[in-house]
Amino acid sequence: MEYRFQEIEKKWQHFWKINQTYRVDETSTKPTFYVLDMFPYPSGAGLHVGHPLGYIASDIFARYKKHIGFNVLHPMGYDSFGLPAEQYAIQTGQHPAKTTIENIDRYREQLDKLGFNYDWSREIRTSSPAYYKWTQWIFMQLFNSWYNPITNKAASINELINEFEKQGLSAVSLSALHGGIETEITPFSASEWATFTEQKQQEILMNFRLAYLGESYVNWCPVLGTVLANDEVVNGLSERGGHPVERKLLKQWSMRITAYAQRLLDGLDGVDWFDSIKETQRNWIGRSEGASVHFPLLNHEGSIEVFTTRPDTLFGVSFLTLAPEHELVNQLTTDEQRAAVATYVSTSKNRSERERMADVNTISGVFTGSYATHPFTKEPIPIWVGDYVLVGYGTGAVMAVPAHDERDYKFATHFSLAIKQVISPTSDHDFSTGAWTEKSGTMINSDFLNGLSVTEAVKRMISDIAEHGYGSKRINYRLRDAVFGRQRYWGEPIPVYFKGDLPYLIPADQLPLDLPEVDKYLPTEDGDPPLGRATHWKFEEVYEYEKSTMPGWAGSSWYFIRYLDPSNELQLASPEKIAYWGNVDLYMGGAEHATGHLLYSRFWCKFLHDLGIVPFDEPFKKMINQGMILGRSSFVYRVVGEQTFVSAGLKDSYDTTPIHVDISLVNNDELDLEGFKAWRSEYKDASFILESSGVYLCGHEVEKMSKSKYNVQTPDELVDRFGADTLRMYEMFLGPVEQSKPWDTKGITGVHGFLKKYWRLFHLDGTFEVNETTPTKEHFKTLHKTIRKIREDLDRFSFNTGVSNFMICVNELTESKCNSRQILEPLTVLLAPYAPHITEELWEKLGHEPGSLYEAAYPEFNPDYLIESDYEYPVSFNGKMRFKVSLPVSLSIEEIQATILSQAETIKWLEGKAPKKVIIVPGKIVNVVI
RNA sequence: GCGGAUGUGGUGAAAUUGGUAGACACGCUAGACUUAGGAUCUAGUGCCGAGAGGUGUGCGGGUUCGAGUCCCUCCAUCCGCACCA
Repeated sequence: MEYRFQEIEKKWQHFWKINQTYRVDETSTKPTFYVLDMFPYPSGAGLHVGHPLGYIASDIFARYKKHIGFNVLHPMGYDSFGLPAEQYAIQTGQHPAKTTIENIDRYREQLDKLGFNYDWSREIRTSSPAYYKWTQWIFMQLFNSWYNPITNKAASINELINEFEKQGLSAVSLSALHGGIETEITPFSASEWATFTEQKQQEILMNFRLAYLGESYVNWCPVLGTVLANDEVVNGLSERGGHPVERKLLKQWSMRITAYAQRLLDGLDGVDWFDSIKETQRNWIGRSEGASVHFPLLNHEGSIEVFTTRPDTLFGVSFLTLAPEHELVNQLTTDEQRAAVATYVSTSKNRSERERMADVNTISGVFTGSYATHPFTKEPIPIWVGDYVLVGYGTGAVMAVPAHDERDYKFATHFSLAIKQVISPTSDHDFSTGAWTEKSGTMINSDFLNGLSVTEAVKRMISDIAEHGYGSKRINYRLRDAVFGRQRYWGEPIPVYFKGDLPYLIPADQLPLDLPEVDKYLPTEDGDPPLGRATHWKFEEVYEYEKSTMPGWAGSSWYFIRYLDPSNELQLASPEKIAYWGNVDLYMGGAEHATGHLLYSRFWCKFLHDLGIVPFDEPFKKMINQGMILGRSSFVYRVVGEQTFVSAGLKDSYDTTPIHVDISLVNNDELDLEGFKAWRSEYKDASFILESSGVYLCGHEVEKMSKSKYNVQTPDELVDRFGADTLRMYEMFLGPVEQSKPWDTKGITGVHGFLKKYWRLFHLDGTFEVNETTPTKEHFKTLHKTIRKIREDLDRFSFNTGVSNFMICVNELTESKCNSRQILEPLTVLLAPYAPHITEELWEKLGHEPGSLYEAAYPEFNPDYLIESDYEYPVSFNGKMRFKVSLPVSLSIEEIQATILSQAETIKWLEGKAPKKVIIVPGKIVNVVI
């Protein structure tokens, strides 16, 4: 009987569904294991072979954990709010909910064909009101919380109000403020607080809330008509669509993620993730230690605060530079300089993010005409404006030390400003060509620092500026607060209404705040977001709701918690269920979310931890990032101006344009000519210049898989041709799961052949037959060698070598014609995680209860079967392997040496010389040194 | 510029602690079989060489009896960040 994979797979997928084989609950006393895949955004294109790579790996691992005695949670759902569905809605007028459901159904159909062990009863969709009710609920908790810098955790805003009522605003609570909006707050007493209006009180509190409405510079994308988070902007263009992005000052909902900067950094030490991801996050958080220093203004009140990581070079300061957006620019500009400064500031404000980045090498700036005073020397320091200083980082002002900073050096040289050397370099350095920026050398021209090393000087200077009240030690982060509002329709409504311009939360019992229907998915004529079109959508029929919606990352920042208790209507998830499952043991997904999703989920998890809702403060213990599967695009070469196509081997003799051609028309680089003509009406009369062999060969290139490149391979087509078990194993066999690799279907026959061979082990002349007698020692050896390797491979997520080891095992058993039940039965359990369908079928044929394979215990390795009486020693001379000798393992080192040296081969390789030394590692190797 | 990763046959790759480099598979070459199949089986296949043998893990050096693996220098490719003070 042949291996009828289509019948078998259909049968078992149906069986698992009807019997709810993969449903899990919290009644088991087994240890738990939570395996999670990054849930997909259901796009219209469906799945291509790259998507399931991680799903297959995690599925194999989840099944393995189940077999070795864990209660395994392996859920799946959809990240179903987002831009593409909305863009499609704008074009077609179709409600995004409708396309989203269609896409989800398509995804589900594709996923079901691959035989995953998801517990679909736990499915979640971020766009369903039952789910986003709780996304909104979390937003409300964030709005009602502030970050207490003393306890170093989030707490109720009422605690802060109490403090204001009792003591007013102290300097300590002020230090809780950091991030994109640093509004100056004047300290106040308790009695002053009591006299403040509601408006004023709320405005003050807004500076502390973890979800807050504040004026800040945002990434504004005019084409998309919305703001974007920093991680949604790539090289000054929007991540989705590649549209230009500008900086704009807007009143926006934001998340005070900066409050968690240090904890987000520290938490990385405790998670088992790839170093590359951890480093990317550390980089993104961007902690730097230094000092803040105040430079008093000359002839003005107040001072300019700068942040520096090099307080040791303070005596080398020759000017200060302010960002063009710095609030003091206007005040400090003298009348003579006003015109020049105004021009400069408006030019740089109007430059898009992209222009500014493209233009890093141009030095530009303008003198304000004003001076500050050096805190120690009391010398006047000119104040300049330059757009190399960023308003969003540090204080938006820098102290320029041209002798020891490259940018300051360029600026000083360009504008002929003083360059004061304060460090004597440790090696030859020519100050006429550039700055000495190494953190090494001896301090000079620096008063009390003279003679100290740079490291000593940093410490000394920090303590001196603190002592004199000129400033203090400061830690600065590159991380910005995350913009939370999107001027879009297809997202969670923010559960807020306005009385005047003050935002208030809607009552919790009115959650979810449903997304209203609108006539169009475009902004209103007044420039309001699409929700502005819902004219009757008002709180208590009077107050306007917030019209922006939440960003794509809101729903995905906590979904891993909802899977634990997906249909709970009263709570995010019950504390019992959260405690039962805990956080994610293995998270599988792409590395592209390093600075987005993975940072935001950590932030929300820590926040929910502070509130006592979850007992863990990191969401994902271990993470594996699967590599991207790249497409192999095929090209035809069209002669310029003609409908003639030249085969790849001849294209260099013509003037041609390469054109992407659908890979379904290409087999082993050979083009299906008739298929090509039928593909596009414009090609129906195409003529071809063929190779001498009479075929048309296509060129190829490895690129990202995409519809527009016609290089998309869908899993469905391969499942139809080879079966899900083959596709599962082939995707694993391609190489290490974390590595990027081009997709190539060629090798799939090898894996398919393996499954057929495995199937044949159980069949004799076409009928199922296994031998009930005791297998030979060799057969047991093959089995146990495989058990050991497979378990080791699974434990280190080496799925590709796992597949190889199954092949070796089946090859050996085939060769020795083994069909013993005592071998094939354990082998079937061993293979079950990789190929669940074929193994279920054979398990049933072996006489077991249908479906019981999933519950079967994984085979244990028994080393007794691997004990050998002889070992074949490789004998090398000066490290080069020359021949092998089989010797009993019981021999002593002396006996081995004597035997080896008496071999005829040895005498030949010694060429009459005496060996200087013989290295013998028992059970490993013999090396003769001549 | 900073940080991270990766360089092994025609191809995907393996070698877990320094111990037989290239397992397993694709492809290719030759052959067998046949209800002519996207079937199955046999032999070969790193490179040079008829062979003995030589040589070989990006380049160059080092440590070691022994290095793909450890150390140093350089090169290339990919990814992330980037006027971050």
